[in-house]
Amino acid sequence: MASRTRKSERRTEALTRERILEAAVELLDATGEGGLTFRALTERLVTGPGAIYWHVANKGELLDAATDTVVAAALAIEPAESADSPQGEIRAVALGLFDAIDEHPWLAAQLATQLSRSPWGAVAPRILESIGRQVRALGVPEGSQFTATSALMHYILGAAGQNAANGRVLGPGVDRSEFLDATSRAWKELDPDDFPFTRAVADQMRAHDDQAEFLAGIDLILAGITAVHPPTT
Amino acid sequence: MASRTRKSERRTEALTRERILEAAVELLDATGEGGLTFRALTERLVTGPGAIYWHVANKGELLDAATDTVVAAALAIEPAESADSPQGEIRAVALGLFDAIDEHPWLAAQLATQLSRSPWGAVAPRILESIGRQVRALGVPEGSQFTATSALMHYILGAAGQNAANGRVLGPGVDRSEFLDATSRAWKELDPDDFPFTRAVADQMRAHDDQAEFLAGIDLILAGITAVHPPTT
DNA sequence: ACCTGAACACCGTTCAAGT
DNA sequence: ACCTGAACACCGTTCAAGT
Repeated sequence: MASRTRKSERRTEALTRERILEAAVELLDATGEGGLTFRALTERLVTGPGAIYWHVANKGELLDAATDTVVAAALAIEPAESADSPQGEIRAVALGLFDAIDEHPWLAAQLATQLSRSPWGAVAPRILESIGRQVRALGVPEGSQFTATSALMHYILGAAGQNAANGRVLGPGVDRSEFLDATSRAWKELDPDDFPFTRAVADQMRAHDDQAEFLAGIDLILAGITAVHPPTT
Repeated sequence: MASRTRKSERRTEALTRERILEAAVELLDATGEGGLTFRALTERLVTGPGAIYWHVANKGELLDAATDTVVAAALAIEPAESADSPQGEIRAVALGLFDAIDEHPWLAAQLATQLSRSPWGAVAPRILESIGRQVRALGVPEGSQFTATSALMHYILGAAGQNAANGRVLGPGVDRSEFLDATSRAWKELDPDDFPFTRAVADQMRAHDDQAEFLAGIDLILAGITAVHPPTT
């Protein structure tokens, strides 16, 4: 009982909103959407639920804040390969979000929920801003900048959301090509009358590379923007 | 007690998976995501939870099936203005999904959740098929059909998801222009250094029309497809 | 001002028992 | 084969009480 002076490591270094958010993100990353509970959170933070409610209004706010934090971090990353063209910058922003959703798969569903709850809340302006600056640099006339930027943002959110799953479906046992194979086979067994197209592209889907496909979509939209708003060289 | 022959209207007409799905969709439409509980469902169907579990594996399957039903119905609608061009058909398909999400706002988040759980489950092939046929008709070379179709699908899911909120945020008291006004004002008060673009487009966002904006995005992607894969006239 | 922790209402799911 | 309904484990949230 003499060596009690040290106590057992650090315990409380005061509970802050930041520490709570940090723990929430860790919990979400480790255990998925269902893993974030107030019980798990109190255990990890060594407190009671009341303490958390002192810093955070409710679970919804907690999720929103966690989402915002992660998105902000993803957009803050300066692309290593400093793309010099606006197109390159847009690709970099898109890939940043793509990777963030890949690292934090819960982001996909959470972004959708949040955007559909408060469409222009905190997250949307962040993404809009990152892309919009480049759209402007592309020479898109002022009156069309919002439309072009929104289109890119919506594509990114839709595509990244679905692609996030690829990293998640593949549990410990399943590997990627095995999964794609199975899906491809399933598509080929669809009703020929109802699903001729899907059957026909089953092989393309099997061979596809998530990130390359994602960027090809970005490039398609960029090509559309350039076609509709040709740069006044 | 003599007039008991009639009984009190219909009571049980046997519980089927279809009746359960129907009730689930009604409940979701009426009370939102949080409103679908097994208690509410048993009350509406006048049974116990066990009866529902006999027809449905669990709540997740119930939600997936409800989503699939609604999406299938939305895609089955033949556009009244029978668009003759592939572009017109694609716009019609897109608008069908847009409207479905508008009518069933819970669809947005549910689609995202479902797609991020099983990316190529039941819903994705349906959408892929509807759009893909038209992409093919557009003359896109075979090797690029999957990419072009996916891009359209992802944009639609992303955009419709966010736009769904507009119909939902507006409760009884709030009207649309009031809401856009408030958002627009909020954007103009963002930090000028961090959000120059968002501040600049605040007025465009305020004046924008959801459906027109949505279709403008579709057209942008269609323009991109045409630019990258010019029709071999 | 910040934290504790028992208590409450509610949820998804199970399962022995009925028909 | 299909349904009943009590029971279980778990969840978000509250709040009187402490410091």
